[in-house]
Amino acid sequence: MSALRATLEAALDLSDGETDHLDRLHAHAARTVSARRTIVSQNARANDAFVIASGWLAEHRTLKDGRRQILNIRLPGDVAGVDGLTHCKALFATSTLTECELIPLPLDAFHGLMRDAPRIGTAILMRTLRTEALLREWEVNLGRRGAPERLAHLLMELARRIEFRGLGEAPRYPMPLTQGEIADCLGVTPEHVSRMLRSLREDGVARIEGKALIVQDEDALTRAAGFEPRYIGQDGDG
Amino acid sequence: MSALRATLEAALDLSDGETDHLDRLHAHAARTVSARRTIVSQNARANDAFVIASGWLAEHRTLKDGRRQILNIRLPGDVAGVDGLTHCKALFATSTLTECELIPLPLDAFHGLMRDAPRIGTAILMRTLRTEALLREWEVNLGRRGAPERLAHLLMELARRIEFRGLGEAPRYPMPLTQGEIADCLGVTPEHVSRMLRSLREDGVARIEGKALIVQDEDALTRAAGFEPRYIGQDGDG
DNA sequence: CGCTTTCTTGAGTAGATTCAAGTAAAGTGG
DNA sequence: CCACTTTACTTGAATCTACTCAAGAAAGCG
Repeated sequence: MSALRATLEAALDLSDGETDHLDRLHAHAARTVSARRTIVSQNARANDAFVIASGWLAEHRTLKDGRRQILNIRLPGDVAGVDGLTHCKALFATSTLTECELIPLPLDAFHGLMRDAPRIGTAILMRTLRTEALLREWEVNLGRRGAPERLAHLLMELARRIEFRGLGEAPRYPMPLTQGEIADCLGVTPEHVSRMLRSLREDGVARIEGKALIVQDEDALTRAAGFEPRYIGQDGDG
Repeated sequence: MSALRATLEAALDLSDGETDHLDRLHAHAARTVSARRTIVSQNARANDAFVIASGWLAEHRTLKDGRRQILNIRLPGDVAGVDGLTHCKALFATSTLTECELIPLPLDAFHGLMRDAPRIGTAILMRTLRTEALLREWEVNLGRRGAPERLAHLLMELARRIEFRGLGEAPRYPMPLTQGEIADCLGVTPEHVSRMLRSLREDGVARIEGKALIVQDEDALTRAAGFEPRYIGQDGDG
C-alpha cells in the first residue's frame, strides 16, 4: 500500500475520500512470488496490475524460435501491468527476477476508480506514461549503440534508478540479473556479455560480484555509455 | 477536431458537456507544417500535443555524435506529444516526415480537462498508453531480429496500420520514408537498407516505387518478418 | 539546367555470433 | 555435510552479418 500512496501523495495531496478509494484498490494482501516465476504470460488475460513492494520484475517477449528480448526492468515502487487496462491480451510476459512482494490492484476496480476518484486514476496513468520514457531510451540503446556501450548504459541506468529509490548507493548496487538476462536486455549473446564484463573488470571500470554491481570508475562507465541521465528521476523514472 | 472526437466517441459515447470540453481543447486552428520540419526539439519544452489530421510524423532521438534512432512513426489519427504532460523537457524530437496538418491541443488545457471531464482525459491517456505497445514491438525488432527481418517487419507494420486506418489498401501503400529514415528506424546504415530492398525487389516480395510501398507477396513478407500482428488494431494501435 | 539529396554497388573490415569445450557456482537430496 | 546435478559463466576459433569507405548513378528541386 504505502508504496503507491506515497508516490501519489507526493504529486497530488489526496483527500480522505481519495485515500479511501486508494486503500480499497489494494484490498488484497501482498503476494510473495519466488524468483524467476512468470506473473503474466504472453497472450494471457491479466486480472491485476501490481505495485512492487520489493523485488525486481522483467517485462519480456519471446519469439517463436526462442529468441527473447527483455523490454523493461521494473524496480520496487513501480506499478506493473497497467497495460492490462488497455489490452485484452498481454503483448509481453512479466516475470520475477528475484523473489518479489507484489500488491495486486484488481484491474476491474480501476474502472470504478476512474469514475469515482479520477485524479487518482489519472495520476496512475500519468505515472505509467512517464515510465514509458525508459522504453524509448532502450530503443536508442538497441538501435544505435554498440554492444559495449549498451552494456555500460544498462549498468548506469540501473545504478541511477536504484540510487533514486534509495535501494543502494555508490559504488555498490544490487544486481540480481544473470548474464543471460543481461544479454536479453541488450539483444546480444550471453557469451558476448561475459567478454564485455571481463573487459570492464580488467579495465577497472566496473565488476559484478555475487549479486552486486560495483562501479569502480563511474566517470569511465558514463563515458563508455554515452550516458545522458535526463530521463531518470522525478521527471523520467516511474 | 473530428479525428480525435471520432476515436473517442467510438470508445465512450460522449455527453454534450463532454463534447463541449473536447471542442474547447482544439480551439486553435489546424496548423499546416511542411515536410521534414521539427515540431518539438529534443530537450525543448512543448506547449501543445497534436492530433494528426493528415501526414506522417517521426519521434526520434539523436546522440551527440549524430547517430539517430527513430523511435516511433505516427500516422494520421494519432495523438502525438502527450508526453509533454508528464515531462518538463522533451526526451525526444518530433518531426514531420511529410507535409502535415496538425491540430494543436494546448497542454495546459489538459489539466482543466482532467478535472472537468475526466472521462475524456482518461480516454486520451489510455489511448496514448495503447500506442506504447508499438514501442515494445520495436524493441523486440531492434534487439532480437536480424536486419532483413527488421525491415520486413517494419514494412508489414506500416502496411497494417495504414490499412487499419483506411489510408491505403493492399498491395499499394503510401511510403514517404527515405531509405535513410528507414535506416534510422531499423538501427542500420542506409547502404544496408538499399541492399535489403534490392533483395526484396529481386525476390518479387515487395518494392518501394516513388513514395509507395508495393507488397507483391504478402505471405513471403510476413514470413520474412516473423510478423505477429496482434499488436495492431483496436487492441493495439493508437 | 545545375545543384543537392538520395540511392546504388563494390571491396575490405570490424563487431558480434556460433559452435565447442571446459570451469565455476549454486541447488538438491541423501 | 557431501556427492551429484544443474545452471551459470568463461574462453577460443571460425564464421557471418552489417559497417565503413569510396565512387558513381539517379532522382528531386529551384
